[in-house]
Amino acid sequence: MKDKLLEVYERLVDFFGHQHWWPAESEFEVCVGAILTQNTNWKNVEKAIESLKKSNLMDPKLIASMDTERIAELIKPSGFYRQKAKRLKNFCEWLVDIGGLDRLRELPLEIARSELLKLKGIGLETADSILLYALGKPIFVVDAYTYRVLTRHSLIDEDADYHSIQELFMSNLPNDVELFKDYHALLVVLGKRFCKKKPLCENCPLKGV
DNA sequence: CCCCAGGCGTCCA
DNA sequence: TGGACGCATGGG
Repeated sequence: MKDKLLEVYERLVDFFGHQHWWPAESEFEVCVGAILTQNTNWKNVEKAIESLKKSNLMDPKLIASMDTERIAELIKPSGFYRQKAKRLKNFCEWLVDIGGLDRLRELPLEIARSELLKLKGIGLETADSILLYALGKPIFVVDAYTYRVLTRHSLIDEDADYHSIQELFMSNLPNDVELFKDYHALLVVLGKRFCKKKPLCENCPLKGV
């Protein structure tokens, strides 16, 4: 399995190149994007992030002090905007409360993760995205693309859950933050291009693994 | 018109 | 514990 996962990675890098994720101007912006992109097209998330930036509100203290209605208006393009406004505000209040991302970064990975997971609206993928892409912690992010790509290529069972997929990567790959970042990003990029429809695509870079 | 998108919480058996 | 459902916009 080690060899197979490394071969997949190699093929993806050869085909797409390194991805240099997450696309954001700051660590906090990564967190905002992670919450806003829940079951949502990234293009819509970009619009919401732009509207926050345009109002100079890409700041946890400011968002923590805003009315959820005001937040909701600004992030509307990202969809589910009423619940996301609450989730975002709640996250920011908590973040300000603990003293910011630098305090969170100082915690041991498992502690930081379980604290994030206590927040309403922060689930497994969102927590791991924040840990990996905002804080640079070595944890592998699993998402719908990961599942789709791996099942389509028979690398995991249909009923594999989040933890088992995460363990598959983390126990078979070197514990390398840059590798984890790039690998997950590449799976997303691949999923967007090639694993949409049922039958295995021709000219998919993973064909035959 | 349809379907889908870088999930999550709640409810119910 | 696991499956259905609501949440909502914008693009194809």
